Amino acid sequence: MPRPKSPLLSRERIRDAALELIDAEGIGSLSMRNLALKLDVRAASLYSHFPGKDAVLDAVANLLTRQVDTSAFERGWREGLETWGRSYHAALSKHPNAAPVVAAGTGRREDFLAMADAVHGGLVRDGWPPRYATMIAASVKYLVIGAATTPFASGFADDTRVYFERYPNLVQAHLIPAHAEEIDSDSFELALGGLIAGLGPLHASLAAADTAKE
Amino acid sequence: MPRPKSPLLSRERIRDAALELIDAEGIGSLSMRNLALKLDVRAASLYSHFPGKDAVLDAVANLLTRQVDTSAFERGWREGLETWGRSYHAALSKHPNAAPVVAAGTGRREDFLAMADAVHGGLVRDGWPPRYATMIAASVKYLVIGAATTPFASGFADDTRVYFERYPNLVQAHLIPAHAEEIDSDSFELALGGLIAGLGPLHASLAAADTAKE
DNA sequence: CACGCTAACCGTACGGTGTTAGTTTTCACA
DNA sequence: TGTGAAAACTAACACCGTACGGTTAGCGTG
Repeated sequence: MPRPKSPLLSRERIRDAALELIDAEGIGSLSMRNLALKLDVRAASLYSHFPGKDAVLDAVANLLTRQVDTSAFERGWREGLETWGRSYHAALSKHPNAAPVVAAGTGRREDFLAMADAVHGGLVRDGWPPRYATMIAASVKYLVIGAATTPFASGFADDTRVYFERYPNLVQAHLIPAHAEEIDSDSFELALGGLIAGLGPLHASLAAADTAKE
Repeated sequence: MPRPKSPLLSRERIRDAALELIDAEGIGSLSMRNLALKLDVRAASLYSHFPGKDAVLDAVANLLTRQVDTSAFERGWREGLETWGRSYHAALSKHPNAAPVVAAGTGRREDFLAMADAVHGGLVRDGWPPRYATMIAASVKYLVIGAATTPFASGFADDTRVYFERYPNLVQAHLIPAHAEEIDSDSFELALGGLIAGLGPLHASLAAADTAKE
C-alpha cells in the first residue's frame, strides 16, 4: 500500500499507542514492529513520523512530564515542592512501566527542562540561593525517580514465604503484598515530608544570614 | 576448540569482564558476543557458566550491593542510615553505567535482600516501628537509586549555551558542567541529611507515645 | 587401566530487534 | 497541469539472545 488518501498515522497516535503498549505489556514488548502491528501498519512507516525508537520514547516521556504541576510555588517553597513532588510522583505512578523511560535522559528532553526551570525559579524566588535551589530540586527528583523505578510493589510480590525465612527482619512488615502499593505511596509521602521538614531550619538560617548582610 | 586443558572462563571472570565493559562502554554495548570477545571466547561458551544474560547482570549487581556498609546501625539509627546511604551511593557512583542494573529487580536479588534485612533490623532495634522502618529504608533507597540513575552530570553536559537561553532560571547555577559531579554528591548529602533531620521529631514522638503506653 | 559421564568449549542457526533503501501512490502547491 | 514532498509499502542488513549438537579433556568408578 502506497500513500493513503488520508494519513493513517500521526505523531500523537503513535505516541499514545506506545504508551498503551508499555502500560499493558511492559517496556520489553515495545518494539517498532509490535507498535506498528497495534496501529495496523508496517514498522518502516513509523519512520515517516519519528526519526527512531528513542524519539518515540522521548515523546512518551514528554507527555507524562507535561502533566506535572509546578504552579504552587506561588504559595511558597514548601507548597511548591509538595505539589510538584506529588504530581510528579502521581504522573509516574499512573504508568509504572513507563517510569524508566522518563528517568532516562532527563537532562536532554525539552519538557523536562521546562519543568526544571520552573521549579528552580520558584525556589529562588522564595529565598533559596541558586545553588541550594539546584540541589533541592535534584533531591526531590531523586525521590520521585527512585520511588517510581524501584517501587516496593515491584519487589517481593510472589512466593514471599520461601526466601523470607532467611531474612527474619523483613518478615515483620512485608508479608502482605496487597499493601505494597500503600507502602509505596506512604513511603514517598514520608520522605517528601521529612525532607521538607529537614530543610526548614536551613532556609531560616540562610534567610537570617541574608538579612545580617544587608 | 573443544574442552581446554584448564578452564578459560569462570563465573567471576565473566562477571568482572561484564562490569569492566559496562564501565568502559556503557550498558548498551554489553552483548553476549561482545562480552565473549573481551574474554577471547565465543558467545555460546558463556552459557556453560550462566543460564543467560540476566544472570550475568544479577551477578554484577550483587557484586556492587555487597560493598554496601550496614554495620553502623550499632551506633544508632542516624549513624546507621548515614553510613548505609553514603556507602550505597558511593558504590553506585563508582560505576554510574551499572546503576540501572542495580536498580532493576531489587526485590528478587539475594544480596539486596540481605542488605534490606540488615537495614530493617537496625532501624527496628533503635525504636522505629516495623512499618516506619520499611518506609524509611524505602525512602533512603529512593534517594540512592534516583541519584545514581539520573545524576545531574548525565544531564546537560554539552552545548549548554544553546538551549539554556530558553530556560532563564536554570542558567544561574548550571553553566559549569565541570561542577556537575560536585553538585551531584552535594545534592545527595543535602537530601540524606535533610531527610534524617526531618525524621528526628517523628522518632521522638513515637518514642514518647511508646513510653506513655507502658 | 579402561570405561563412560560430565564440563567446557565451538559452529551454526532461529527468531526477533532497530534501521535503511528503494518503490509506489497521493496530495498540495506553483 | 506538472512537480516534488509525504506517507505508506517491501526487502534487506547487521545485530541481538539463545538453543542445539558436536568435540574433546578431565575425573570418578569398576
